[in-house]
Amino acid sequence: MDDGWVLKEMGRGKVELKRIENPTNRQVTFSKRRNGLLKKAFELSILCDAEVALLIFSSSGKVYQFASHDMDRTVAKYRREVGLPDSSNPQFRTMEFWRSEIDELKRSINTLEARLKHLSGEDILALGMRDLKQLERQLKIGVERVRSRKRRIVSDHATLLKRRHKQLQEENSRLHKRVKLKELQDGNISSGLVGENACTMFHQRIVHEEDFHNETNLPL
Amino acid sequence: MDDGWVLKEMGRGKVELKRIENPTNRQVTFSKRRNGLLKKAFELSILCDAEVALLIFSSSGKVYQFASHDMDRTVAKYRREVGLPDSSNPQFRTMEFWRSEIDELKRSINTLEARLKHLSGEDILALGMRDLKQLERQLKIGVERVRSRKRRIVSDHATLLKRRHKQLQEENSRLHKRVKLKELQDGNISSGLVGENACTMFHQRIVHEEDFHNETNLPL
DNA sequence: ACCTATTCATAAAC
DNA sequence: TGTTTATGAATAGGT
Repeated sequence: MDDGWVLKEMGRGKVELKRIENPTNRQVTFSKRRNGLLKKAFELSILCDAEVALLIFSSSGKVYQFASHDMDRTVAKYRREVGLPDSSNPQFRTMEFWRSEIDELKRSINTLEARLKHLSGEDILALGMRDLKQLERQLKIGVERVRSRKRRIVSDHATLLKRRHKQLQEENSRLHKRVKLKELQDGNISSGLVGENACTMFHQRIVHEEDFHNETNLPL
Repeated sequence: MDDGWVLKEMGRGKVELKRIENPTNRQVTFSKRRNGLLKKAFELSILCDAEVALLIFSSSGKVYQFASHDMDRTVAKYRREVGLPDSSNPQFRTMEFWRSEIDELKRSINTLEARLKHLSGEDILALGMRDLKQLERQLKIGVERVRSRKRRIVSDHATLLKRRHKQLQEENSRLHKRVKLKELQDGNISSGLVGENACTMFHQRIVHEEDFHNETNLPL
């Protein structure tokens, strides 16, 4: 007996009678309420000797069912009682099914597009202060997550640079030693073997520079 | 969490989980529980975005139903899920057409959902620095637009408050004058007419207060 | 149909 | 997902 009865209160909190936006909460609530609903359907069929059939599809498409007698029998009974006796025309029903499926998908698309626009700050004139505050909160969370990810990328990149830097320093010192060794040997030996080694070393260095360029080029 | 769970307890008494033999009790309980079940089926479909279909036949044969979308559609969907997926149908060609149509819509939905998630800062691990920067820019724009809209609402609200305030002040001064006038007249005249006017004025003031409450209550 | 005492369902937190 | 707990909802029995 509230004023407008927009609110539905249960359990520990209050829940608006509208789609739960938080996917985790929605899943948890779905699981609990689904079980509750199936249980109560079962109880009704037992206590009151009723014939009950219940079909539940989660939004992800998983199906749950209860039938006190037999699903097909109950559905057939329903068609005789309510559905116009001719609605079971195979062609007609299939058409209707696909069309409704498509309509629902289109509705989903409209909803998604609306939410997308809201998150871009468009079409928000009709929103109330409450929705706006929630929107701003969500946007701030999004910005923070994106920033966090950016920081992480930059950080990883810096780490990579440091490692490469160290490797280059080490290699440089090795090369310096080799060069000095060669300078010492230059006056004594002029064998082609040493020259070949130097060439190999140079090649390796070139390869490293290409790696460095490929792995450290971060477009900021 | 009882030991053997032969009993089912509810409301003021205890009820065995078996057919209620008293026909009157059975009918009353059926009526109550049927409504409860239908209500909960409805709530589940709204809160959790589920597709729910519920058929109830009383023991006397009367049928009650709830379908969040469309009974035929949901039952057909159920047949597809549970019944054998027949693929060598004469309608297979048409089905293929509808299926491709639906696949395309589903692809659109996936794209939209991905963008939505990105704007919420989810699933952004695969994005590169360039995409992240663009995302952040878009989010900032969104935040600014939402904030702007909020400021506008608050501003409009303040304007409204000022106007109401001014109106109340004016009315107060008018009332003050009337009261003084009446005080002057009190010693001279005791006609009922003046009293009636005062009553009318009081009524108007009450109405204004209700308006004030309704039009200025801004949930921040 | 309404009322009330009691049990149940369940949202939130962990 | 499972458990716990606080709170409002559902409902049995009576009128």
